[in-house]
Amino acid sequence: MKTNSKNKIIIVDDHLLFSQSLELLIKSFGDYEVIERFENGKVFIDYIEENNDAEINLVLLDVNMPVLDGLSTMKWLKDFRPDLKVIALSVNDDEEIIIKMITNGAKGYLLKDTSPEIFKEAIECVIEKGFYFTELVSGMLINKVNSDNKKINLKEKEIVFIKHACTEMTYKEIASEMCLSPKTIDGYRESLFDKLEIKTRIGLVLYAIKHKIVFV
Amino acid sequence: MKTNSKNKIIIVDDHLLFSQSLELLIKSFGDYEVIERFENGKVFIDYIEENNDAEINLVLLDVNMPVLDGLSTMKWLKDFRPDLKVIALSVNDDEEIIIKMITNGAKGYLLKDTSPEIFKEAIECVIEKGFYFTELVSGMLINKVNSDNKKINLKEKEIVFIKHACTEMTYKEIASEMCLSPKTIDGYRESLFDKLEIKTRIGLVLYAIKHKIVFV
DNA sequence: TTAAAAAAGGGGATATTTCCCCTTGTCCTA
DNA sequence: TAGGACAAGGGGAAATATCCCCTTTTTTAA
Repeated sequence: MKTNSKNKIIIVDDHLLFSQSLELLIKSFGDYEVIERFENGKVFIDYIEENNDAEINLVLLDVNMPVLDGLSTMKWLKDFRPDLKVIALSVNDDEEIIIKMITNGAKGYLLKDTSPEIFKEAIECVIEKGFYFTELVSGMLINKVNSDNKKINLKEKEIVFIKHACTEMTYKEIASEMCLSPKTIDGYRESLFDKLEIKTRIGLVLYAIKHKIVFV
Repeated sequence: MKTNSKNKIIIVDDHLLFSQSLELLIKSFGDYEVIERFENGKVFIDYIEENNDAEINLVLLDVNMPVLDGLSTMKWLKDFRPDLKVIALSVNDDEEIIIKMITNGAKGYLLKDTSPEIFKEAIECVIEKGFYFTELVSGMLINKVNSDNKKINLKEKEIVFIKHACTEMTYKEIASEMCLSPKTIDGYRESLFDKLEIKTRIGLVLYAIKHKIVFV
């Protein structure tokens, strides 16, 4: 049953300047009103829990936030409020995170350099049709299903080894640190070189950083 | 000569959603108008060059932009239009970049999670008094002058070598790539190990990534 | 203008990394 | 229940990386 009142939108974003400004932009579209704004996932979830029956037509959810980030928030929504429609907003086009947001139920994923026109279109589309994906995102989804086989999964010990390999320790020192024989460490190394298609420890370090196994 | 017209502001930010929204926020403050918006430093500079006599009271300059970023833009302004008052806007509080923006003439540095109230205050302050620094930034400036001695500056050749060292090439290969003797490369390596207080090539890679000499 | 750095390169030694092929248990499953 | 995958570990060799001490020429600074 469609009432003639405006669509109710919630913004969750820690960039106050952005979130407050965005509210004005959305208002200027006419058919929408921003009923609440929150600065991280935690306070948003607190609100949802206490206002379980509030009418919410759309949630604009930032991905990078302190306290409770967009992905964790999305996972919570998937479990407790899968009915809420969410468009994820982010500055980065990291495939990993985009896929994760969508598999956890986001109905759209927009970069913050999206034009206001596309943004308006996306909002309308999600509220009416239920989803909106840009070419960027569609491409990633296709890319994903086509390469979902050869996925690399590392074991806990390997992760620990990689973290150590990203320091100035020698393998001998790493072995003693991990209470394993240097030869075992050598085995880990060789198997990882093979698995990750790299040839040197430098390659391992670059891989680890790129895949966020270690942070710099 | 102060006219009774509104203060003229330019926004330079690649996040269209943000920049268009911000314009609305600024308008809502009353005393200001956004006369132009640009999505990177390049198009902004093009505009400035062609409108040398335009009245501009304040520039809001994003730091992270494609094509020509905030810092490069700031450096250009320092050389050609040091009269323009600039507030840098950014999501990151990286000390390095903040210091650089300020030493290149930025009159203020605000994070995008600033509240609209502080933002308004900053705008007023910069236009009237000429600068506005938050505690975060002041702290960094103090921190800076207290540790300005032991600064490391790398030469162009060293930078090139470091970039190569962050690949799976051997030093011999790097030497041939750079048209230098392997022994010279060894010299670069040793001098860098000394200068950067590291002991292995792994340490060099970590340094390079942390200091944004290479990207992953 | 003279002394001190710096840039390019070398000799030679030791330590570390990388590679390939092997053994011994254990656990799982077809 | 035999075969296979896998974790831990070993031998041994070649390739790389690291270190220390040296020469020559050019630049820079006092």
